[in-house]
Amino acid sequence: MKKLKNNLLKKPAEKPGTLNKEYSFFEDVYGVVRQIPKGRVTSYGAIANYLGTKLSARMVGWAMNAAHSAKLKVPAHRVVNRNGMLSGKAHFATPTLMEELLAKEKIIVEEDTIISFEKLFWDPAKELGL
DNA sequence: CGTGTGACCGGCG
DNA sequence: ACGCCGGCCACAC
Repeated sequence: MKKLKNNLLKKPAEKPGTLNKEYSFFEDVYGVVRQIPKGRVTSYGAIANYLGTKLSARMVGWAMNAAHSAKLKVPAHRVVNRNGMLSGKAHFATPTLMEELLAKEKIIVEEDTIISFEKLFWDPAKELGL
């Protein structure tokens, strides 16, 4: 249980009203997603929950939508919905890319759904500590 | 500054 | 079991 969490979680909060373009809610999401261990997966809701906005898992999805714009690569393929379905695969370069990336990590996908999703599930709030 | 929308989630008919 | 609807937050127009 490493306590390397807070390195990426500091809130922008520099100045109220001064929005930092370099930093945003997206960066928070990316920070968490990048910490997902290889071969593990998590859900939008789990990330949202970890960031404190659990009722707004949609925002996480929105962030992933812009993940391709992130400077650093974001392993968006490790993020699925709570059913373990590859809901975002359509947003990858190719329809099969997400599944292939997961396959490289020994994650088996069938019918757009991750097998043994519950076992592979990685909860940031639990693993990183809340 | 108002409105729409989204790779979600959970509840209710 | 299945489908619809509302909510929540940030961002683009």
